[in-house]
Amino acid sequence: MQRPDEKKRKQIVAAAVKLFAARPFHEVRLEDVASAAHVGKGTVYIYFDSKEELYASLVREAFVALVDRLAPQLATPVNGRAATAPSSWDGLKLVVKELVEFSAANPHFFRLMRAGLPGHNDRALIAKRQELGHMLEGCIRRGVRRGEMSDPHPELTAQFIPGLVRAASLWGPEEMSPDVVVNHILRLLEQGLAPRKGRTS
Amino acid sequence: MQRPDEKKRKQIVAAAVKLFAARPFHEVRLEDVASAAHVGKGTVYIYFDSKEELYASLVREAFVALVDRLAPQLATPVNGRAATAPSSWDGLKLVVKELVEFSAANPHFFRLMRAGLPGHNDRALIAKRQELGHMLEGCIRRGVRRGEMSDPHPELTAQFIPGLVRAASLWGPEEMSPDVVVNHILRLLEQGLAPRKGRTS
Amino acid sequence: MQRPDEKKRKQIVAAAVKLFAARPFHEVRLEDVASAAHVGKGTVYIYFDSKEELYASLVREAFVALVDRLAPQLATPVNGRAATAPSSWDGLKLVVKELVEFSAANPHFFRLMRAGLPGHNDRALIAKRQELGHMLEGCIRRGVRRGEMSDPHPELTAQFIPGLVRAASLWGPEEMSPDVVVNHILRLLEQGLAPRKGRTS
Amino acid sequence: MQRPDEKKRKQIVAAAVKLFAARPFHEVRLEDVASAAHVGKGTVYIYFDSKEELYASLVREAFVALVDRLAPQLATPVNGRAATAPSSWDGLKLVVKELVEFSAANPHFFRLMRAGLPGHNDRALIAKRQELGHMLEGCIRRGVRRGEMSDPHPELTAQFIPGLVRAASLWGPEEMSPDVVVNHILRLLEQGLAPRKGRTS
DNA sequence: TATGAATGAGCATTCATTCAT
DNA sequence: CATGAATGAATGCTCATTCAT
Repeated sequence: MQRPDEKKRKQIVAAAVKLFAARPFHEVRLEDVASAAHVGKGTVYIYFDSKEELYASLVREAFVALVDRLAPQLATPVNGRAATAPSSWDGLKLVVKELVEFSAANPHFFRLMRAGLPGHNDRALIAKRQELGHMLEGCIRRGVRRGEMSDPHPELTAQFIPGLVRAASLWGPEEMSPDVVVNHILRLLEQGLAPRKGRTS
Repeated sequence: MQRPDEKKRKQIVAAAVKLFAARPFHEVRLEDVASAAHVGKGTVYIYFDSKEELYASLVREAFVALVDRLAPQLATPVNGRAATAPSSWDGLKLVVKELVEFSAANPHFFRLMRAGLPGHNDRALIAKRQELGHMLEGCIRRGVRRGEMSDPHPELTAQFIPGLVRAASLWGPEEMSPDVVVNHILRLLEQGLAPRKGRTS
Repeated sequence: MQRPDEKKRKQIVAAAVKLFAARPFHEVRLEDVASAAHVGKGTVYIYFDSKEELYASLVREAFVALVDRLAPQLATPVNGRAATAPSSWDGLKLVVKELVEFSAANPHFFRLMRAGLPGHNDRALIAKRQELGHMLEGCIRRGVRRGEMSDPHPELTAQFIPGLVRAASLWGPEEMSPDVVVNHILRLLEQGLAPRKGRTS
Repeated sequence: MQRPDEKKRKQIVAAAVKLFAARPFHEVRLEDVASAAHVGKGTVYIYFDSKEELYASLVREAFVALVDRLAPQLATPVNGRAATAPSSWDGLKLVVKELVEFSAANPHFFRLMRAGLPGHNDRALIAKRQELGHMLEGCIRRGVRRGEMSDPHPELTAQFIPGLVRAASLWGPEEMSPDVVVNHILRLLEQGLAPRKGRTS
């Protein structure tokens, strides 16, 4: 324990996530984070440049973790076809499932993600958000192209999907299991995006 | 004209909405609000008790305005039947339309509404949020009861509806007209909640 | 007392001079200055940007006051001849007299002037210091040119003069009157710079 | 080799002198010193009790070195006559020469010596400063007594001498050689303190 | 009523010092 | 001895709030 300690960083992150999810940024004192993590105030500054950076790190890391978990599974075949490109419906199911599971495993995720808090101008974060949007949009467009889906505005629908997960996570019934949420979202989407007879899109 | 000078109050509210929507609470100094509203700092304290109260007012007033606009139109016939209770689909259409129009008329609404900021423990606000949820849930349940809709979890779907509007408002394409958004949401819901053959719910 | 108050600024400066002269910069807490000046901590920040700026202001203002007091009296006739250009000896006497009187009237001056403390890279200060040097050097060079003085290195002698005043102020006997100090310095200079027989410089 | 590793101590002192001469005490972090000396922070504490003590050591050691170098050469015959007491002029020349050479060999000396920094209440230092003053004063008084000099205030002149060296070191032309500085100072003193006709002091 | 100078509690941040390795 | 990660006391500075004008 004489090298900067990854374990200690984790402690701090865990404490910070809990506190920042429960209270607005400015109501969380750095000292609260430090003592919740059982470290000294100064120690936090060894691992993070500032309180803002700490918060931004949480958001960035969580979001990156999410997108990087989805990305390989959704792999839109851009340059040539992906070896095992899933059907567009399978892709959508997968994403929704992953999103809901992620939000269940990270129950504070959407509370951390309040737009407009420090770090929301963060390059990496904005890029990742767009990446998620593009992934979803691409998936839907593929479905439309293949005639498996009908959607006049895939770019908007792409934003709906995390929006639904968010709503369920923040405001849905506490006792509802992730599976039920997944099914309920998919139920809406499967019917809502089902191909119309006699229409192309 | 409840307060000394209603015009000045409006100035302050308008300035505050703009600033609080653009930056997190703790980055907006009361002096910023005051000078953006072209009043002295002390003046803000004539109209609002504190910075927190000012922020809470904005959120509460906006939300109350929204719900009070919807309520009479959705009037779930709880104790007896409303004189002109609309069909459940008409009700849902109306709500979505009103929600989208409201968010277009109040472009900062959803940015102000970040969960966990001061005022989110506000009694009135929580009550109003629940009222909105109950209204929507009631509308859907009525549709289900009448066989016009199919939905195993109306309490969750009720949360989805503002979630969709939020997603469109915050992350949807800037240039998309409210009408298109309304139609896109309704398209999803109409199909998604359409009655299943051979099922009751 | 609703406009930024010049009187209050003076209070702060006076308190700060006293404290910064008595203790090194880092041992003087801003709060000490504030309470010695009978104002709140925040008030200091209305008049000065930071503790460093406060200190730098003291040094700068004192030095500027000194130089601006000397300058008009020493006025080296650069572009044309000054109406009443004093003889070079009279000029030197005047400067020494003013310097000593200034340091008597500002007993903390040389303690504030410790080289290397904040503000010593200050543009205005460096310029003023050079201005003083040039004034003195010019005065001596004039004396040499007129044959009234003998000095092979006026640029060095110019630095000696404030150095002598400084030594007297910081380390000289407490009870010695300014007049005695002036005379003692002039005694040294008059003889030390007296023209040599048979030499030009 | 009083301490564990005299070489390491030298490294630290050298690094500290350079840094403390360049920046005010409070702007030099102990870590800066440690890393400039290529040692760990903890190591500095093996050789010095604290940052203040480190600084005080530098000043004290430099000053003691200076005075102890001068003392044997100036040896005022107080209790009996020193075997080789030099003439008072020779003594003065010697001191000035040593002072200038010392400041040339220790270019940071006068920057370290800023009055009012930590360690300036140091017993040993104050004693040494007085010792220097007394040495110089004694030398001049001897000259006066012998009729070789004229000086109504030797105690003040004694302070002038290091003051002149200081002024030359800090503010004099960079390229000026020590010899020239010595001569220039002596020129001033020899004439300035030359005996007056018809006066004793 | 309206103002903004004044205030000081509150907090982020620094950095001398310690001590486990 | 040597180290640098850890610590928390100390302090600069901010900004919500007050109140004399």
